[in-house]
Amino acid sequence: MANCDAIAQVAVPAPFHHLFDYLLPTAEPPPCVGGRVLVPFGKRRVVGLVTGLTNETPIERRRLRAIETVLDTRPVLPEELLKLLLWASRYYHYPIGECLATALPSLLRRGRPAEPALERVWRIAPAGQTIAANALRRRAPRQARLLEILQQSARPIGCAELTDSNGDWRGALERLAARGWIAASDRPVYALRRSHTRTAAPTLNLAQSKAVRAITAALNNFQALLLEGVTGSGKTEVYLAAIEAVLAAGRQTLLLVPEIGLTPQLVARFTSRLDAPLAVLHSGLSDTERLEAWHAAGNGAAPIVIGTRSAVFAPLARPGLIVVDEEHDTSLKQQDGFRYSARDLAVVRARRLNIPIVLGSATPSLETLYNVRRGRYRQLRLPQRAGGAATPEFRIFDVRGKPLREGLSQPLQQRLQTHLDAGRQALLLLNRRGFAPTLLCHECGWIALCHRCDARLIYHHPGKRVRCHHCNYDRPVPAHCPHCAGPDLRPLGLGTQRVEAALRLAFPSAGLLRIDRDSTRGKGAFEARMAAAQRGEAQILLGTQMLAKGHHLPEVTLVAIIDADQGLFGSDFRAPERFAQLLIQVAGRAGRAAHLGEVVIQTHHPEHPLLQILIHRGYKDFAEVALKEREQAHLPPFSAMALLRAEAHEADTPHVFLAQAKASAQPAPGITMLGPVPAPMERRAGRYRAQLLLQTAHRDELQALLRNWVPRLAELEQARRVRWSVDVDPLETL
DNA sequence: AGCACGCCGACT
DNA sequence: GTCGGCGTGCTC
Repeated sequence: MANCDAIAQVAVPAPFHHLFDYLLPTAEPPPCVGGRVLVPFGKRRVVGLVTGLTNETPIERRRLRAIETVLDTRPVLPEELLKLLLWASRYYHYPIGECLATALPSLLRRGRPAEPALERVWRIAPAGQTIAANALRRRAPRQARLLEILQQSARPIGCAELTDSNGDWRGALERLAARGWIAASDRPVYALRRSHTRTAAPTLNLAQSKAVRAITAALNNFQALLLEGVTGSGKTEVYLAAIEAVLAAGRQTLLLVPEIGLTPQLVARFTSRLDAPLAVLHSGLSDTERLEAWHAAGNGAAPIVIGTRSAVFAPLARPGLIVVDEEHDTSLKQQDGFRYSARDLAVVRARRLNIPIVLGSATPSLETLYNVRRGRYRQLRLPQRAGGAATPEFRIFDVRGKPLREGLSQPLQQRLQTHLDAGRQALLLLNRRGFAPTLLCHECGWIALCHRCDARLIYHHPGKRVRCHHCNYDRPVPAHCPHCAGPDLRPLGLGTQRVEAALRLAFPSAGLLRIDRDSTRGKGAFEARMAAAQRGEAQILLGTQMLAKGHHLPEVTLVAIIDADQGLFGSDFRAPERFAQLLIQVAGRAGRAAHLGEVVIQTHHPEHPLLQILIHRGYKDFAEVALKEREQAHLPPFSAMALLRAEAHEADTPHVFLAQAKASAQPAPGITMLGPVPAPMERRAGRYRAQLLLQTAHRDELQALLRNWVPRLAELEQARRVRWSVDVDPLETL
């Protein structure tokens, strides 16, 4: 008999790598795997999740305590998702309870009942079907109108929906119900997105149709497909067509997008093209909205679920397809706490669900390309830009020894003028916000430094302030040099605000929009600016890498990278990949409609091999060369890495802790431990930071080490004096 | 992570 | 004399 199990294994919201065993309650219904329970834990009571039922426990019987309340008689997490989270907890070596906590909506975490909230809906009753609404019209116009609406509607209609268009008709509804003409029922609230106007699908080109066929042919099996399509090649149309097929099969699609990619425009595009409601999951939702969207995904009310990183943990009633858009985007990896990669977990989940997964990008990560090469992923290419737009032309402007006006060379200014004269838009990229990255005293050479970080303060022009971009320290520019009291403090170097000022002077009649984190601070500000650009309210768009991600700007024909040098000399081994992706992504913004685009790159290193290969041979060849280099250097994806980070207020405790950690490890011969070394910016927000890098050619070796090692780190003598964290498959290592 | 216990400094 | 600082020990 299966239910003679007397012990529940419970994941508890506390930093432990193991489960806690509890006796089953006597007076309660039996708990279920995947359901929540209220348990006594130390001196408090917490909401835990049952991950298993068993008869065995290593704990002394007398020390076991009993579950206090069973909160769910049915699982809140489907078994598939629970298993995925247990797997992720082991893979990322993060406490199981905390992993589950990131997956559950906060209301459920706090013990709220798992049933969705209900709303009252009305539909026509058999007796009301044949009543002539017109006969009612004189005496009770509202009742007549309502009767008409409900007679014509196939689905029940909610109070809110009726009230919206017709004022408050609640009284009339009650009267119709009293006559037995209409009937009320309650249905769950889901806040689904749905559009009532439908946009027709464009005709797909050959490559698009081939890609769609490849995806739909795989619908009943696991297969990972890389959809590699240059910007503007119509990846979204491929997603849409594939989703149609999944809908037709009565199954759900989960679409993951980078944070900045989840715009109202994207949602509108999906709702207007697909005849199915859509649930949206992102960080801006209220607790209630999040819970409703989660329920809609979990019981299948939403055939399509779109969300950012954490949506990879959305429950799905009838999963049919997973799509990860912009799979190379770093925002898909969580950068603190439970440091999971939503892309990688999405692949694991698809494999466990035995459904296909599509990874889309114009600039795929080297990890993904390596998986294609090894035959694990299948590659689908969209080589042409949809609508026949030509590939933009690249030009390198060698700025060595040339006069620059706030970073803009003569030839660049001329190109800009030409494109503006032709009535087009230009997009200028400078990956540095603020006015100038340095404030210097001309008398003595003093530089404004952050007192909490190893960083310079950035001069911001509006309000004449200096700010630290790492800890948000912010103060007015001093009137005199704090060192020599000299009056001549000068901004040194280029930021977007400075280039903005120069451009306004040089092109006074052109409208200009600056798009960086400062100018898009408020909610929806980025959207509003991009929309204004789209409407042609500005001819020049100047900004940071945010610009590479906005939406279609068909009138942009000139893209300029003002300072390629800063991207060419990054110190992390992934810097070239990041630069290549940024360059190709912004270049893709040029000439998307009928006009030929031009991409200008200003640099002091025109011969740099990275630039040369990118502009003459393209991303694909770059990736090939970069993979070769990674292979020779034994770097990912040819090896696996994990990083142990530590930080503390005192300068050497992180180092001491990491040294103790290193000494306590029993590394297999194939594992190298590098460090401890200071982190790239050793002091940040008043904390000293250091790290220990683990590297091996064999992932299982690394996993085996971490499995024994990480749970014991908390017991190290210095562990309480530092904040430490483990990062498996880190994106930044140096 | 919480929460309690426990042992040393400045306050009504 | 106590209120309270945070070190350290524990959670099935």
